[in-house]
Amino acid sequence: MPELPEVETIARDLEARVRGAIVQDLSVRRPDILAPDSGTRRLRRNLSGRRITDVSRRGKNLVFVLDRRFRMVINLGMTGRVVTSDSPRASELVHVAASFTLEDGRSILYDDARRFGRIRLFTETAWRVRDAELGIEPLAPDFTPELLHHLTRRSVTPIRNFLLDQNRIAGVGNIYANEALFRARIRPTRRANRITRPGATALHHELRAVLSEAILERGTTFSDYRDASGNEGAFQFRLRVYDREALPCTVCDHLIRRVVLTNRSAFYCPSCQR
DNA sequence: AACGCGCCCTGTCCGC
DNA sequence: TGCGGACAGGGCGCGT
Repeated sequence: MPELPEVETIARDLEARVRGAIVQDLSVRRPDILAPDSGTRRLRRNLSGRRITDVSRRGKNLVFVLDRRFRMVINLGMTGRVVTSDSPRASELVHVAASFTLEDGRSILYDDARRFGRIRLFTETAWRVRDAELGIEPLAPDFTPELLHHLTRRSVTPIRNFLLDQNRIAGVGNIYANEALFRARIRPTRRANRITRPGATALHHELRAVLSEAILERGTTFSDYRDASGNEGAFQFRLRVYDREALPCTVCDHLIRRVVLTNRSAFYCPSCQR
């Protein structure tokens, strides 16, 4: 579900809303959303009484920094939502899996219909290891066209799959991978190592553009995504190929095609994308 | 060692 | 109206 722009939107909402708040306690209704090393007892022991000193994003992960000593990291999977209790929409959540009460009386609610999401507690040391495993941030200054081209050299997987690999580039999911490839006029099936240097330059540019625009629109609500107030994003109205099988291309009117790559749909215009 | 597959789980939609 | 199958934004473990 949530890709980089959606998680970024939630992180910014929460940064403004709960930074500085102190965690009082937590309650877990669905223990299967906790990572094996982060059970209720360990979470309670290390979160209770701690101040949220920062809320940020790394790839598709939402990161809560606690007293600069621990990090609680939430990966939202396909249907995870994080909404604060002071939002009028909080009462609409029907799959609350865990909640974190704050000393100011509010709480942070984690809702997840399919329960593919995970909550995991890291020490700063453990986080450094995990952080190093994740790929580069596509919006960071050190993500350059040259680096993208270089990364693609030793991969024969279709470029759409390449873009989904969180250990190469962190934060891109199926929607934005497909949208960036459309804008860069590259077919999703093209082998990564067959991307030309101009192709890599175009893809780098369009990837950043589509992610940035989606952040401005507060994300794409395909079905489940909500921001930290429980509201929908608006980028779904700007999608050019994703979920548009058999609809006319917005550029040339050829019909958008769907192909399945490793069990996940890819969408492209057969005329615009080569 | 990179890659693809199956699976985790629930909800929704579509065809019959 | 009911039922079965396909599909959904992700990520992990496994076999090759």
